[in-house]
Amino acid sequence: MAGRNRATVRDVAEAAGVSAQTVSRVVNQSGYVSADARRRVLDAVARLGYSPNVLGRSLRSTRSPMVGLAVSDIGNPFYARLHRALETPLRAAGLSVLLLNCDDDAGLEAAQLELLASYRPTGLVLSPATGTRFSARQAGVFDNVVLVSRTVPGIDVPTVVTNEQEAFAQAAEELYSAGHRRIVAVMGPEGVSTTRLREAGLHEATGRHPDRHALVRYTEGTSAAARAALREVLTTESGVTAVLGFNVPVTEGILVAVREAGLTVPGDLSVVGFTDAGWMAAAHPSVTAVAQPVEEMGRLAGDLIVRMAAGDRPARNPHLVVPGSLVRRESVTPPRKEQR
Amino acid sequence: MAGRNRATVRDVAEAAGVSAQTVSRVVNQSGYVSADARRRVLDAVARLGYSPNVLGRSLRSTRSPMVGLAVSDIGNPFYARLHRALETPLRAAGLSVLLLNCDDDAGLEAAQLELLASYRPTGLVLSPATGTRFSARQAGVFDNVVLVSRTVPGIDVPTVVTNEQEAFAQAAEELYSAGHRRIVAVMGPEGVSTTRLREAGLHEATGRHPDRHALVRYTEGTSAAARAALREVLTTESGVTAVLGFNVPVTEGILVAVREAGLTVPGDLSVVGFTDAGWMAAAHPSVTAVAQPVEEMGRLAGDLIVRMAAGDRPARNPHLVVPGSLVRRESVTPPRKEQR
DNA sequence: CTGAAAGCGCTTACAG
DNA sequence: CTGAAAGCGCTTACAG
Repeated sequence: MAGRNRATVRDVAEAAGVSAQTVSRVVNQSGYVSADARRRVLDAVARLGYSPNVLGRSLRSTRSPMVGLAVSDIGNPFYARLHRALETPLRAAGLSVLLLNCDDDAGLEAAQLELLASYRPTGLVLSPATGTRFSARQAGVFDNVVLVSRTVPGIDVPTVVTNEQEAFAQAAEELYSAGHRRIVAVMGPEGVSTTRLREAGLHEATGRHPDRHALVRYTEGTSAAARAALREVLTTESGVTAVLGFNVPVTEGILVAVREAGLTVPGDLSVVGFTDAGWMAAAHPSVTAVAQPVEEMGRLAGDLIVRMAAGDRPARNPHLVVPGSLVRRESVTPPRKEQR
Repeated sequence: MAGRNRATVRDVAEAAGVSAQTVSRVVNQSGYVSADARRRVLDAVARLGYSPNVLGRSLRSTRSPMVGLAVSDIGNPFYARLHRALETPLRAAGLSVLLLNCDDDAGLEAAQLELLASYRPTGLVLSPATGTRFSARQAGVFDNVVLVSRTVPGIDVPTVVTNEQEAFAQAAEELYSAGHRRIVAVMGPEGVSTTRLREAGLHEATGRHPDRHALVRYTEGTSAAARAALREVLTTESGVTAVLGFNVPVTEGILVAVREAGLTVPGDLSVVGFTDAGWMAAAHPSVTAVAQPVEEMGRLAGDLIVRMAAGDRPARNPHLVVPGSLVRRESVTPPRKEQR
């Protein structure tokens, strides 16, 4: 099946009584090969258990059948789902996925991409880190690049994103229309496109209601950071009756902070999460959230890479926007009377 | 930084006025190089932005600086955390992690491992799929193999596991000592070592109480499967007052099924999960669970691979057992009086 | 339709 | 301490 002394093209060629290139042609289904030669090669391949050494192949063809997926945090279910969804179309095209965790750190991201580049991958699917140093030049190095979820100003490559602004505006509207007048959004890092767009959506919704107010807190986008941020808000601000969460870990941190403050959802605070997760449906109360079609995003990103790798490059880079949808559950109710 | 026309050893050698091997020696810090030559090489490396092509290096040295991590489901937080924990010690040793998702499918696992083998990786960290075809011969192919969480009979390689049996017995005991007499364990796939050991732990605890009874349901270990399994139990069995969950997704599915049946935790059913997750602390009620030291497991597995790759192979394969610990929260109470 | 030659970039023996 | 030669396994031109 595999092995230290694995059969090589040469072994197969010898066994089949043909040259190495003929073996290569059969294995790669490229060029013409006589039916007879093909049969003999396939026979030898089966008999010797031959499977090509990717390293040799990649070195010669200056391209390895691998696509890098660089994400901020694989522990965030959004990225885990993205990985799964991306792998399927890529595997169907004979490409494997190298997952790189970047901890949302621009320096680590640069190191990981440098390493990835040394494998000469077929493509890169990137959800850039905060303060990313990813450049147009580097995009050229990787040839086939798709940005997912987060975009970078000045980098013109195909992108797959959610309708961040509209979806977050809808989440905020859900709270305002329930009667909340003072809400807080626990956001991701400032300067990241998703934070920027979701904040714009928040302000858009807030602007429709002259008497309403939205606080914004930037965080690392982790559970621990969100928990600390909300704790600070709950001790220093008054009149806040609802919270918006930036992502799954943040929403988790919000619930922890609420619980630690001795408050309840939705009695004391209404909560809306961004990106749905299985546990939000199982929780008591279940958590209202904007569901992102992550599987579709991954599939689209994978299809784009496959098409680009096949040389099918449209004149203009596609910017695919996949709509999120609000899933109403139990974590939103009107604020209590005694609260402002 | 990287590139289509990236500098090669030859370019560096020329620029530094030395031979390619001397460049190689400096870059790999192997063999003797005069201080003067070293300085000139490092200078040229910096000037040309040289970084070695992993493919060329790996092809020659028949080993690529990559470790495969093959898991059942990266969407399961256990494996996501494992990936993160594993990556740290490996990266420190100059090794990157290729994550392979196997959907707990033996056929897909075989295909993924075959692909991994073609990269001639330095090692493999495997949590084998149900019905795995992973063999001693294949373990030889990968040279440095560590099994994590799940073990395979007849495969003698280093392992890192939790004290499955004791920990699950403790989880069951928690329910029995609260007064539950009839409990159900929603398990993973039959035939997987973790299911077998946790079930043994369940029976061990049950055996200490002559008047108690434990039902067992095998599932795929997913949220959806667990939900269906518990639904079936709740409609066909009577007197069940507590549930044990096999893993994080299963525990999630359990909570969904309980909610769909119109029941509450812990009023109608007490719940104990296996493997802790952030949302279990945030949930209402918070979920009692056996916490697994996943980070330590990943670190240990990474250290083992690094040591083995360095040629440090102990006479006997180490079998590391990392203890889980019960985290008591709010999802366990004594059963209601009217229930048996 | 098929093969002999060359070379992708690197490192491993082997000499000195 | 350093280099000329060879080759890891494969595929890409180039001939025929």
